[in-house]
Amino acid sequence: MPKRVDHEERRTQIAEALIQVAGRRGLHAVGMRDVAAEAGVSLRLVQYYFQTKERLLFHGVQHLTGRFTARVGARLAAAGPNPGPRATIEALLLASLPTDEESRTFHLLYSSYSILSVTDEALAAQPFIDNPDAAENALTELLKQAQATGLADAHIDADTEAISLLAMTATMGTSILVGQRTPESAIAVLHHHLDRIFNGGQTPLPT
Amino acid sequence: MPKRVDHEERRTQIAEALIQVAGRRGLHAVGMRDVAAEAGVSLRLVQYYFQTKERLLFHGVQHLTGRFTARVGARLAAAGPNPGPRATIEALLLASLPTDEESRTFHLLYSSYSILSVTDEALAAQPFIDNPDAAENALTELLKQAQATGLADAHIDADTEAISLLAMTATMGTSILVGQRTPESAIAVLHHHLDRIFNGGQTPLPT
DNA sequence: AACAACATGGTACGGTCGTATCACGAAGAA
DNA sequence: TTCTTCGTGATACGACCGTACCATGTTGTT
Repeated sequence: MPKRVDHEERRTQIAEALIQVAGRRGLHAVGMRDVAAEAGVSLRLVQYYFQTKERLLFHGVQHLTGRFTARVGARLAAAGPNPGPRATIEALLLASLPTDEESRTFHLLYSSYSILSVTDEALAAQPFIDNPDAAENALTELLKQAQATGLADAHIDADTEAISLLAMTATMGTSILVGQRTPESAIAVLHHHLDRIFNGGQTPLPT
Repeated sequence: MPKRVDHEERRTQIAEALIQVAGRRGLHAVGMRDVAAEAGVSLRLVQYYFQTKERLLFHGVQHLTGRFTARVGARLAAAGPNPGPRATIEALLLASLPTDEESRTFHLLYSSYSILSVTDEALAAQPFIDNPDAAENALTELLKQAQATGLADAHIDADTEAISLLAMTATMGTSILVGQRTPESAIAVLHHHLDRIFNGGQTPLPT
């Protein structure tokens, strides 16, 4: 075997270039030549490591998912060694809001992929489609755990609230992206609901 | 003046063709030739009535907004002559969920336009961008009105709840679109929150 | 030293897209 | 009737895009 270069490393480099340019100009406007230029390699190289654009996009979404997961993990680690359920949930939700350049790119590309997958069946068969379910389940578990330890209102429906929190976070993230809302107002709304869900396990039903 | 044909009617016809094909194959995949074929006219005609693709897209989003507004109005009218605030709010929210082909197209194209407007400053300057604010204000007013008449819990924050309901509806709409969620489950979540907000004006704060 | 497998560059091809150009029929105005 | 303006068609142009092809180093193996 000749020159031996780390293929995975190069693929990662190119995938990151894809993410960069897509985050800047939009996923619909990205071409293989743009990716090549952004990565500082020739068009041929992009073809060599990803044979087709479709494959490049597939790898792009996988890489993006990985980066995002790592980022959420870092946020959780930054929340302290043993955070309570509420702190954990807050970290999860706030990490999804587009507050800096990286999370802005995350949100934009996730949304783009989602919308694209509605009419592109090839993308719809991709793995990241079940990722939201994972987040939903994790949130539900955290809420139930908080209820069991008396930190959260025992009368709320954990599953419904988990869905609601994630749904609100997603839309408000897009609102931030298009400039309709500030991150602060989005955080305020989330805090409002967390205040409603947490703390008051001590107010029983009147009935 | 010669042949005189109703320009506005033709523009509407072409705009509807745009909506049709975009809803079927995705906004990113629509070309002027596709629109022409769908409308049953020649490419030249599309050029004639809309000089450029950008202008065609502009008109498309305006037309879509109008159609959607009319649809919501019809839903409200169908809710009876003098519906209560809750019925009105339910009609507003449920009309936004992609439950049939028309609302599915609405939701898909609105989402596509929103995402596109993040990286396309020409689209970002379009009028439909402040439409969500109108819905938000209307919802807030309905909630406050319900509070004033004792139909809704006096302790909730009308503005925050309005934002939340709309945000949840939007994300769950997209979830329905991509097949992650059923319309029924989305409606259940909305009902859950409406049940929380309405009815119980009679439980005062324990403090 | 020679060869084979790999990595990389340059460039060309076919297709499509938005736009522009040329041409012609049709109908009210003079 | 003649003319001007409007509506419509067909087609061409230039650009770009994804992909394919050909060539050439480069390096480990025999």
